[in-house]
Amino acid sequence: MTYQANKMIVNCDQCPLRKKSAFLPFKSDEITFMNRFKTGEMMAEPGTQLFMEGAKAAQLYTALSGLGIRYKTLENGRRQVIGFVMPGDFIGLQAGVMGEMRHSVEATTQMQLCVFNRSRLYDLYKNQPERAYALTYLAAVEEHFLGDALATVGQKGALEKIAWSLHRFFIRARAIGLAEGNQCPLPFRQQDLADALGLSLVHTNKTLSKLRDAGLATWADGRLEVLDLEKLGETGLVETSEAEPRPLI
Amino acid sequence: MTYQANKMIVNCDQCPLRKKSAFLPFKSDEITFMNRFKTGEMMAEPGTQLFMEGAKAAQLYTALSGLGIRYKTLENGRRQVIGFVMPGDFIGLQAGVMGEMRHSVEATTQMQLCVFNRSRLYDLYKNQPERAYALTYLAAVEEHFLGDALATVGQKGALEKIAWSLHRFFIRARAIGLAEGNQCPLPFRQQDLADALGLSLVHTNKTLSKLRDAGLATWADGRLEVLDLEKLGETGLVETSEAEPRPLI
DNA sequence: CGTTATTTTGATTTCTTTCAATCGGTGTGG
DNA sequence: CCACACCGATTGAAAGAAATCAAAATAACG
Repeated sequence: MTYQANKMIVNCDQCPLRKKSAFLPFKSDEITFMNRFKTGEMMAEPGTQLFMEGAKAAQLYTALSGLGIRYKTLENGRRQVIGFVMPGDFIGLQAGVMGEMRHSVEATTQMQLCVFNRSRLYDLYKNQPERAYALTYLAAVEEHFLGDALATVGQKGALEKIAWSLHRFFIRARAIGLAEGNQCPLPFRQQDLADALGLSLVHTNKTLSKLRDAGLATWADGRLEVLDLEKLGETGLVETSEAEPRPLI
Repeated sequence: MTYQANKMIVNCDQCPLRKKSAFLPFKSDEITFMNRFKTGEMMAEPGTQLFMEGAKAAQLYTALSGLGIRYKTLENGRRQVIGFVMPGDFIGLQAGVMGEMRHSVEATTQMQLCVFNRSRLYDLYKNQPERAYALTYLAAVEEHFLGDALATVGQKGALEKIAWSLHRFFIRARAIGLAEGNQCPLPFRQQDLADALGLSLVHTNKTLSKLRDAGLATWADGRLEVLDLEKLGETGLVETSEAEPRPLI
């Protein structure tokens, strides 16, 4: 394996755990370590279960491309969508440190993934403090998103919930270069959004059409078009002061 | 400062970031480092704002004793309680890595806290991988709790929400030795619980009395008494397979 | 003991769900 | 090419859960 190949593995362009500056030299032991930690890359087809709730997992991932969904299934048969997986996200932190995931993760579209050995995660902390810190950053961002989602699901009305979720998704998508103009892909079903917001499918549908009639945003054929971003944010009670944490990518 | 004093600071009994084995020797540079990282300990009186949503923070904490509350205030004036702070919790991860907290933290009772320098957090990653890893573990547990809370707020009915929250609090309290028999302190207002679960105060009150009438649990005078833990869990749709992550304490 | 905060209760209104049914697109097999 | 089944989106009507409004009862406090 050539040095170039090593460098690719250690530092693949879109991995949130990559080395920040592409120009930093790699020490040879660092390359050796990362080659052991990073197993390789893989493609996941739509519908693939990356993690099953409650199951042990030996592999961790970072998403390089494609979209996925995190969710929990309850004993009453209902489903809570915890969030959407986007490029740059780390998947499997819970499995990494707690042994098993407390929610499932599924690929919605085809996804390109970086694969890591769970068993070597602690070694990362011993040998790669910069990457360990980056991982903690991702965890903190995730915590922030979850807090926002909780506040939305708990305290907002249906129209506000929908507006908030579309606004948030668009902002995130744009931040990682997924948007073209005022459009971005949104390859989920209305049922997924309903389950994310604690609304019924029917009410979600009706509320989406209100948003469309109001000229704020339309969502059809897996694409989201934002016609009035500012008003959409207002409707969704998005905190104006909110400095969206920049994705690590 | 004597060696004993140093040892106390590096390894105070209840801090989740303490060294696991009390018998491990400390290297002198480790003591030096921890003395710089850990500023000291402090008492917070009831009502003290430990963190303000959106504000920069120079200090991070671990809770040693007492109870607190995490919450977000929305633009529509409503409040979402994100969770309750219990001994062993780390407070301020977001401030540590993202610069500012996205929710507020307030002491409900008097709280004893370990105080750390935010500016030295990254040094912790470079010099104390064991503690850095412990911190990530705490973050993963927090993420797990938030996911559970989201699923509860999003997908359960009022009775289930209340039962779930009381069950969960009791289990956590018992795990850290806060319970005496089937009782534990619960020094919050009904309004706090309502804001945590996305219910109105009135409805929360009525639902609590249902739970009381059903003989599952009573909550009065700041104390929670669990009369039928198992049935309470069932009512709250608590996942039976759920291996509660052990607190680090 | 008066004042304030919290809990409790009842009546009414609003929002959301559930139920039921239609419509459009997609894929399959005859 | 068409009948058929299937899935997601859409719409209307009825039922239900929880919020809001209003007020009384308790408890906490200086």
